[in-house]
Amino acid sequence: MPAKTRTPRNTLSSELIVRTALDLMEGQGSDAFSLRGLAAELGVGPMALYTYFRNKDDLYDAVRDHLMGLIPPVPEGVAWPDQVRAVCRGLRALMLQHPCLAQLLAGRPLSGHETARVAEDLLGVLRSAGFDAQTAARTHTTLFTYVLGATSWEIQMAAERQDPQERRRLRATIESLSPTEFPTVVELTPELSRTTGGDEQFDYGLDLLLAGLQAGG
Amino acid sequence: MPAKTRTPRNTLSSELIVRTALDLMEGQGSDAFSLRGLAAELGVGPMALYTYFRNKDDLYDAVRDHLMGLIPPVPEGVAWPDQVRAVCRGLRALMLQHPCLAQLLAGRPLSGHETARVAEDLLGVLRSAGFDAQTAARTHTTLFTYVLGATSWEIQMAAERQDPQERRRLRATIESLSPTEFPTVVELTPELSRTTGGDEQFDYGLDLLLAGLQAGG
DNA sequence: ACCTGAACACCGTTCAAGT
DNA sequence: ACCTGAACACCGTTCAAGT
Repeated sequence: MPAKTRTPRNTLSSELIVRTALDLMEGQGSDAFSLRGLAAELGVGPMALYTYFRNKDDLYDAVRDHLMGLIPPVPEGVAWPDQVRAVCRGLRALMLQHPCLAQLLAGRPLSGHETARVAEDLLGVLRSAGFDAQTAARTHTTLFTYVLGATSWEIQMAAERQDPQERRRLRATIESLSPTEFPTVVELTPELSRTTGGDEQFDYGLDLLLAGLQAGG
Repeated sequence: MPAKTRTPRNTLSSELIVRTALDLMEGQGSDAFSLRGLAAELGVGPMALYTYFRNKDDLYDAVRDHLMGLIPPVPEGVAWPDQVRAVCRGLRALMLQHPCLAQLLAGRPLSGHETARVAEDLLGVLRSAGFDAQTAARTHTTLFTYVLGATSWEIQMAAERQDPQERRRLRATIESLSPTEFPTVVELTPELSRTTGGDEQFDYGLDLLLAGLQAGG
């Protein structure tokens, strides 16, 4: 209806496409994202995008790599556990700010240099702290997958809370839980609802991992 | 081409639909799954499914709840850390056996009684071990999201390894990493590749969490 | 190289209709 | 209740063509 004006030639670029794609994914959810919608937003035909990206997955990779480039640097001059905390919190903050990143990371892993940034940061800190190669690698993967899982879940629950219909459905499910079959869940419902997000819950798990790391040996 | 024979009336059921859907998701990947493909496999028109499920998401929920019902019971007569390990390993094993479960859990959370099973098991064990309500709730969510993140990542990496084209792409990316920009990643490449899956890597993170839990107080 | 337009082989879902 | 068939409003992508 708004009759978008056609974009003149040679005004398109990979960067513009990635930025616009990111805007659309954040605006209306990354499930609703489509190449045709993106092309319409840019004022070009769907096929114009194929000059810059081989296919949809290729564009997804570019968006993900763009986002991973925004990871903040490791803080200097603090103890290594605080450096680990900073890297993990930085990744989580980025995922919360750009919820589509969770799906982009879960969907197409590790290819692309930008994903290596987090690995380098974590591994560097752990090696400097004196951990051997195998322990550093193991710990890195553990931390990374914890951040991924915890934050993805947090984003999912937040989305559920936004939709009033889903809110009712969740509430109905909880209330229908049999107290004999699920006694502890029913008893701990208020405590559980407080664990579905927030810095405290995230830091609790992170500190558990760090405590385990410092205790073990 | 195979000219599937039409299924006679009243032979359809929710259970049959769910089982067939699960077979298709495991056989050819849950991304390629479609209602139309499922209907064809069942020998009915696409709309026949709408008698049993309101829409595609509703079917996804049914498949997820079906799978979560297969969670093994908590073992009796062992120390609580081993009970926690058994629940977490049970969920992981189920996810590995049915890779689509990872996406089903990430996509539509907590609604449905079956998902409460894991929560009840973990919370029950933790409460019996003497942890207060808040610690039990926090620890449960930490453990659950760790299992989710670690296993989802593991599944993703395994899928990547299967596809020879993706294998080459990953190898090329790793080899192109600058040793000055990513010194630790380059140095620890062999150790890192050994952390992308397997029981040892999973148990390493799980034990880190348990050690942290027993150390803290 | 950069982009268009038509076409292909798909989707999920609505609607009216049949048994 | 159970299922069909046509139709709608979408997809990603190929192909041939234009500048």
